Amino acid sequence: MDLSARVRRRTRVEGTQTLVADEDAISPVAHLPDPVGRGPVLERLLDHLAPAFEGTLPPDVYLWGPKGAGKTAVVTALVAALRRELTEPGSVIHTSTRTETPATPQFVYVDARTARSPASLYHALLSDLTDESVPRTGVGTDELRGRLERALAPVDAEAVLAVDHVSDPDTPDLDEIRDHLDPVTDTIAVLAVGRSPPDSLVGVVPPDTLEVTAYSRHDLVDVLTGRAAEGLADRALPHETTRRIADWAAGDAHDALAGLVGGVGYAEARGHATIQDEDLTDGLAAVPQPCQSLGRVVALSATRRRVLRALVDLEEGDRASVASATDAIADAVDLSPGTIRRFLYELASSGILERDPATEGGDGGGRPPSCLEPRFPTAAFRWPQDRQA
DNA sequence: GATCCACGGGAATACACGGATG
DNA sequence: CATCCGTGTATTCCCGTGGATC
Repeated sequence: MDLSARVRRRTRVEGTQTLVADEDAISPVAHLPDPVGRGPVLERLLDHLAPAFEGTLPPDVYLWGPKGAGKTAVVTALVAALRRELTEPGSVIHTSTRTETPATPQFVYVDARTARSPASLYHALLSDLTDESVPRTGVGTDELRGRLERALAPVDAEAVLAVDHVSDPDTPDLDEIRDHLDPVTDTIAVLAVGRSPPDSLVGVVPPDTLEVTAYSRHDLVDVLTGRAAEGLADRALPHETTRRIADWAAGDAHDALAGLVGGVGYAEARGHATIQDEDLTDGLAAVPQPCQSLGRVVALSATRRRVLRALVDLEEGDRASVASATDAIADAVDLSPGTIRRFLYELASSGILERDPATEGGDGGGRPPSCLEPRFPTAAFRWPQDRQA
């Protein structure tokens, strides 16, 4: 538990029993510095990265497994730890004074969801590799590429780049990433993280692959217990409830936490001091099956999130067609109907929404409309926003 | 002035259906 | 009966424009 979480817990006003101690600690999009139950995966990754500790670049590797198996948790925790341990203070690359070169490669974590274009990938890399501030606009992609080459030009200035969420519906695949990195290909090793099995990857597959399997029921209970210990009031999550979530989630920690957060949201709204059966029932119901990860939604632009929020708040009747949803959302969001409609189709084609052929045929000819259904955890999406307000 | 990116808007295409045509 | 056609919607695709930033 980090210090601020400890402080928050201790400073809770005596007597006013609050259910939630630390919102982030139970969030499906946040990760703990020390992931639970993934020790063997960490060990295998460390084995693979061993050459880096001797100052040489390890081969590329592809870490893959199903959603909610803890891939991101493991990789973010690992990169953070390695940066802490291996990077001596002040050993980041100073592009002005290049005399001191780190003996071991730098470790960088990039989420492909937010680094889709070459420009944003270079931006993410440069921000972590150098101590300079990197402009987002106003300077061309070629210029950024040049800066990256210069940053990795000195002898022994190498980097291990962890790229998360490759080959998602709307993220670049590994080949594209490698293309973007072409100018510095010899000085960067890629640790790619994704869901697709290696044999279904397009293009060149890394020489090594590591598979992560879903959490066992036992480990998932531990994950939930650990999160609840940090994020919720004591005894707010009865053990029975924890087991119920774990059974329901079938090894998917994302869905489990999304369901938990949903349940917490309902419990809070109803003034319950603990999560009751009805709260959890409603919370789990707000996690569609199958479910897109909340991380994808959070990574969307603010305008798209606003459209999604308005959609989630609509009456069911208004979601019966893209046209009616567009009209209703246009009343709530300051965007043109054309843009809202385009967003809705876009979100549907990437799987965040689903378009169901409307139950009733369109009245009077024409192609029948389709009903829009969220495919992401709606309660977990809404809850932090409503809590702010 | 250059750059990246997201919004806006509209053209082009796909689809469903009923009715006409061979 | 199979196919084509016209009409009305739904859906996809594309590109110009402008804001924010350097």
